[in-house]
Amino acid sequence: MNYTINTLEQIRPILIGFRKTNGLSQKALAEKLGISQQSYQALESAPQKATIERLFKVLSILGIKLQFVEKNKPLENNLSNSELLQDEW
Amino acid sequence: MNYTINTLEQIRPILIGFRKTNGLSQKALAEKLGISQQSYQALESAPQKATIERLFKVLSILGIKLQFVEKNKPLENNLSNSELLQDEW
DNA sequence: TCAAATAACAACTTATAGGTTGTTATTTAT
DNA sequence: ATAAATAACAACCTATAAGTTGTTATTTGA
Repeated sequence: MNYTINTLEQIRPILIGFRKTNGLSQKALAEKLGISQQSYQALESAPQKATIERLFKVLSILGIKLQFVEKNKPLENNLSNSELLQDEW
Repeated sequence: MNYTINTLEQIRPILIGFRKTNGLSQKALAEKLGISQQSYQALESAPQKATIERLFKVLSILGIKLQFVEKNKPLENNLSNSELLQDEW
């Protein structure tokens, strides 16, 4: 399932939801991260403030991949972006 | 086009690539963000260290959506996640 | 060519992320 | 009911993100 992030406020419920579907308490997830429950709680309550590095670790544990998705461009013709690794052709 | 982030090092070339396909210099993008070229350069050279908030702004300008994608689960049966907003059913 | 634009360094300050422990409501099994 | 587990506050410290200006190679266009 895909969860598009339209606003930063959407991250929090997604984290909570996935933590629970993974059967993890804040404390259990915090232990996997090597931090205290309180530290994880701060992260979970305001994930917008976290660094990508930190969120990435959490997402990995929760079995979530990060994806960048190109928004539909208007009629404009873009330059080649072939130097980038792409998922599909 | 989708770009899955498997390692944090993949973010940098994606940002650079999209900035260029958007026809933006570091200075031009920095101006849109309301910061100096040098500040943007620091962000672009180590985006893992940036906060989600900050990256999210950059991605918005570059026309990129952030997506969380559930990795394929093994045979394990997960609890319902219906409280979350989902893209597709 | 050479001037302008671009990319990237360095040194520096301020705001805040990331961590701790202590405490305390609130949930959840027994 | 109550003990254990969970979620969330507060106060605090340290590391570092986020910004600045100054400078300088390197690219690019006229």
